[in-house]
Amino acid sequence: MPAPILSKAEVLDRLLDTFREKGYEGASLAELSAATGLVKSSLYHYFPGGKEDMAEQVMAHLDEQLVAGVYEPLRSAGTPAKKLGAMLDTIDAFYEGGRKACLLERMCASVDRTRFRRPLRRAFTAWMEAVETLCLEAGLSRTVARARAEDFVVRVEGALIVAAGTDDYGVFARTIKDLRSSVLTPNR
Amino acid sequence: MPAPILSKAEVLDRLLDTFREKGYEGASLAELSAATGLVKSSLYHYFPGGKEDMAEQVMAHLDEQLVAGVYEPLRSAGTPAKKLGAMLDTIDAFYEGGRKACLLERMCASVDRTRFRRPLRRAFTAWMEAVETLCLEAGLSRTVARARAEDFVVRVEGALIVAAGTDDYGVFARTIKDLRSSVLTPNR
DNA sequence: GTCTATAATAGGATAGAC
DNA sequence: GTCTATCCTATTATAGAC
Repeated sequence: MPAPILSKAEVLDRLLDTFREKGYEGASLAELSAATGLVKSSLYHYFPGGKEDMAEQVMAHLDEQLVAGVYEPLRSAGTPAKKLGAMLDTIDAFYEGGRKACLLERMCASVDRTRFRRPLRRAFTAWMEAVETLCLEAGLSRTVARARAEDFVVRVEGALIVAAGTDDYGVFARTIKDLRSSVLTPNR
Repeated sequence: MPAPILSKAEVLDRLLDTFREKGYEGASLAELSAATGLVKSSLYHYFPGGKEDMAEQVMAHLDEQLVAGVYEPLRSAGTPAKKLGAMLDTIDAFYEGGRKACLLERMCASVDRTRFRRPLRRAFTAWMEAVETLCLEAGLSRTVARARAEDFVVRVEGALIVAAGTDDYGVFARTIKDLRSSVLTPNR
């Protein structure tokens, strides 16, 4: 039997990129096939459940990456300010300064969003909880920390939309910059 | 020749609703047909350019509604605070407290977004300009007014995404409430 | 202006060879 | 694990009657 062309993780990376660029409905099997270099039936070997299966596994894959690359680092040593800065750098890089869309947003916008409800909810709440924990660590009250975390995710997501809609990626940069200085501030 | 079943405006209203619920690729002609009560070929009578034509006309239709229902009222008499309140009420109603998506966001997420680039950019900037004008009227500096307007749209769009993703429409309510009190504040 | 009927294509999915 | 070949259905779109 032929050797694998790409590792499963690499396949998931490429699918992730295609889904967040084209959206769930917009990404056809032909495009997903082209993105991975695997023909359709090879994709069905990795993903017996078809496109839906791909989307679910891609979301789980993203979740793993976020845990390792974002949430875990936030729990490590370091001042809250430093960790916030690092997180924003990671976010900025992941979205390429606002040029790349958010997979979660694209999945929310899917016709089958009810099918992805659980992983979506999980991903958003995990993100907000991570920011909330950071705010608590910085000495903010639970109420304020929760509000800041929610606003944090709201603004990142909103900035991605407005940046894409206006073709002005400065919106994203300005939002990140503002978050950098405002999220942990005792009173704003 | 048979009388029209629906006026063009009513047809556009129904298409708008379908597009913002299902997204551009997610809305099939069959669904658009069901939503309007017109069979496919009747839709082609109104929209010779097919689905793409529908999307373009729907965006223009929304633009007209926004001008008449949102931007014009902002130019009328009344204190900036009152007009901001009225605008937020309109927004809250239009999005049904965060339960309905934004057409612009759905179009940004479309594969053919480059094709809708111009109307999208126009819609977002018109919205931001309206808020900016209101901020100026309230005595804010041009720089601050611009930043507030941008942040306003960013947060509304972001709140819609997070609300849909977490199935928690409180996010939208909280965002609107916060905007109500913060947008025109001299310093925050 | 609305309809029925149909064409043409693209989409998702499967069977089975190697 | 990857491929070629194929199937079926949904989708967009058109022709032409009334």
